[in-house]
Amino acid sequence: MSENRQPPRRSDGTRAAILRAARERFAADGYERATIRAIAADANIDPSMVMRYYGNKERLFAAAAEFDLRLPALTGVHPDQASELLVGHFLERWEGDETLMALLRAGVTNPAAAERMREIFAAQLVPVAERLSPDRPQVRAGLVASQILGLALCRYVLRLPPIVAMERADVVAWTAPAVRHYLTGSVTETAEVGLQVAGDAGQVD
Amino acid sequence: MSENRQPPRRSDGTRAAILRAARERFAADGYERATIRAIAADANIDPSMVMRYYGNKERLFAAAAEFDLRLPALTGVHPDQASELLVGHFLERWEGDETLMALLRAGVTNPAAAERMREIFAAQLVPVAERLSPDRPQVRAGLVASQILGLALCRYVLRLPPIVAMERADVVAWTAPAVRHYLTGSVTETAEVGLQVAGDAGQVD
DNA sequence: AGCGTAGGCCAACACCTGTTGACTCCGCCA
DNA sequence: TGGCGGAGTCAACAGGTGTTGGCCTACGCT
Repeated sequence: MSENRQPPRRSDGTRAAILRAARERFAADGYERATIRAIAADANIDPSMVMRYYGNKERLFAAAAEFDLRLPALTGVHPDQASELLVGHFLERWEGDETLMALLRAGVTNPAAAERMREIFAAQLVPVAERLSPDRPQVRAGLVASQILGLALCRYVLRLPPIVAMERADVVAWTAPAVRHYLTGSVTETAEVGLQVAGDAGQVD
Repeated sequence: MSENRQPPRRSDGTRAAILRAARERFAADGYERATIRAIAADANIDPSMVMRYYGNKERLFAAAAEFDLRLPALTGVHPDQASELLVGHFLERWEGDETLMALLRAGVTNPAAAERMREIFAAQLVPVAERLSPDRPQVRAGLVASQILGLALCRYVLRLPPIVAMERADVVAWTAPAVRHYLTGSVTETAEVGLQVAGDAGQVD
């Protein structure tokens, strides 16, 4: 936010092409199988240009995996609607931008990519959970992440047939209640008693 | 189940050592970063032995990724208890056997590994869902998989701090209601109305 | 018009990968 | 005791990887 004072350079087009190709390859192949040579070929330039502009593969990935979830604020929204909006927004974001796919595919085997996912989680999802419940928002955000990332994993990466076949609206309808439970529901402490999902958004003690 | 008529061979120990080392490496590094040389070194043998006994890397992985979830039948169990048992059993299974970690780490970038996960899903999880609800059991099983794999992803792979910090009992207490919703809950069809998670195991129309 | 410099390409490096084939060694059976 | 087959080792292959440095070219300023 402070160093984009540089004037537009002649190579900006190439830089962008590299970044676009990198995101595509990282998304399709993961970190190790996405080679600099393949990325350079996609961008129609020489592999050495990638090195010149991004230093090394790790920094190229860091640049390609910059991501903003653009989550809505959701302050004052009813939890039911909030969780629906959240799931729907996430699916849209996933399908419209391959950065998330790149992050997941790479994050499973590359520590830096995993760290980036933790950063995005902490900086972008936790605040939303905080706005919806003052009680253990990090845990709530983590549970939401588990459901939402698991959904993306099964639908877009592992491609489990029944999940792939679902309409997006059905996916939202099924998973939103679970997300709502995580965002605003309560839990009987050590769970010996039969659990239940409270019928309304009962806050926790 | 039909061709283990072979007598015990002198090399069985080595074969087992290779398989153990392979599981470890695939679990820790994923498919591409787990090299045959590293696996052989762990097993204290020459890389060519791996080839002799398993043909190639792909078949080695197939052998190492054989897995049985050993899910309990859960027939006639109350849905609340069933989902708790399911989540608890899965966490235990995950922590006690690195095969699942290998499958997830590899399945994200390797098509054969992803296919193996789909097989395990269809052969081992769907039947359980079928026993708990006759209504769209594949979809229900898929949703359960999304929650359960997402949990494993966040807790064991991405290591999101709030999820890692939770006690296992708390994980079960939080996620079991969502799993129960997937296994026996209903969904208002296109979800314009506010959703709710039914308080009891109301079957679907 | 001349020139500095940034953009771009080429060829090579050192290393690592899966995989192969020839070789040695040991234990078992005739 | 001889030999036969399986267990295991060694060295090499062909190809692919990230990365480097030198070279050429052409734009844009003066």
